[in-house]
Order: sequence, then C-alpha cells, then structure tokens
Amino acid sequence: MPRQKSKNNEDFFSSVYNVTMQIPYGRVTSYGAIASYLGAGSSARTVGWALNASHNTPEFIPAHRVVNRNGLLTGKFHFGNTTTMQQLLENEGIIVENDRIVNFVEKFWDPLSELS
DNA sequence: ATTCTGACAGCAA
DNA sequence: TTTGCTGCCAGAA
Repeated sequence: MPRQKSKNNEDFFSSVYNVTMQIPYGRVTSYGAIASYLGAGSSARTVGWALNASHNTPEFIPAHRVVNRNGLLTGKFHFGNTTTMQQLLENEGIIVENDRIVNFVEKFWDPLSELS
C-alpha cells in the first residue's frame, strides 16, 4: 500500500512513470486517477508535469494513454505533432474524435482499482 | 527564499 | 453548454 509521500526511494516523477508504464495496451487513464493512486490527491497538474519530463527519460513512457478526466487529448501538443498522440491511440484500437476519446469509459483503466 | 508556471480538476456564472 | 477563476503539488529560474 503505497502511502509514502516524500522520502521515498522513488521520486514523484519515477512513481508517475512507474504507474504510467503499467497501463495495459489499448487502455487509458486520467491524470487525476494517477495522482489519486500516488496519494497526491488533487495534484493532477503535477502528474502532467512529471509526464512532461518523461521525454527526458531513456525509458518509453506511454504518455499518450494518459488524458484528462474528460478523455480530451490535452497533451497532444507535447508529442511534436498534434496528430501523433491520436495516431498512437487509434493504433491501439482507441477511437478518437475531435481530440476526445469516444469510448473513454470502456477504455478507462483505473490504477486504484486495477493496480490497487 | 520568493515567484511563476504547468500535459489538471472542480465549481461558479 | 461554454468560459473563466481557484486550488492543488512539485520543479525551475
């Protein structure tokens, strides 16, 4: 049961990466869900900030599977081209329309429930 | 140490 | 329904 806020072997960033990398193929989650799972509560913004730095990590972070609570691809501008994120999602069988995941509820993957 | 900003979320108009 | 402001946490200058 992860509850350690600070003073952990893993930084907040690493924790975010760890959870994000565990998102199953063809599934998505939200910043708030990750923040909630990490115990950050309402620090969803920080999660996004961490993913922003994910480009600096040697590991591949499926950040395209992380969207806001509305299922909007708010971070698509950080993938170089605004179409990259959508392409990646559609490649995984996720329908994206108007920068929004259509069947977001079906594809939603909650670390709180799935990962415990 | 202080201030600003951010790939969010929630609520008020 | 859409727009805007506020709260939240962590990092960079």
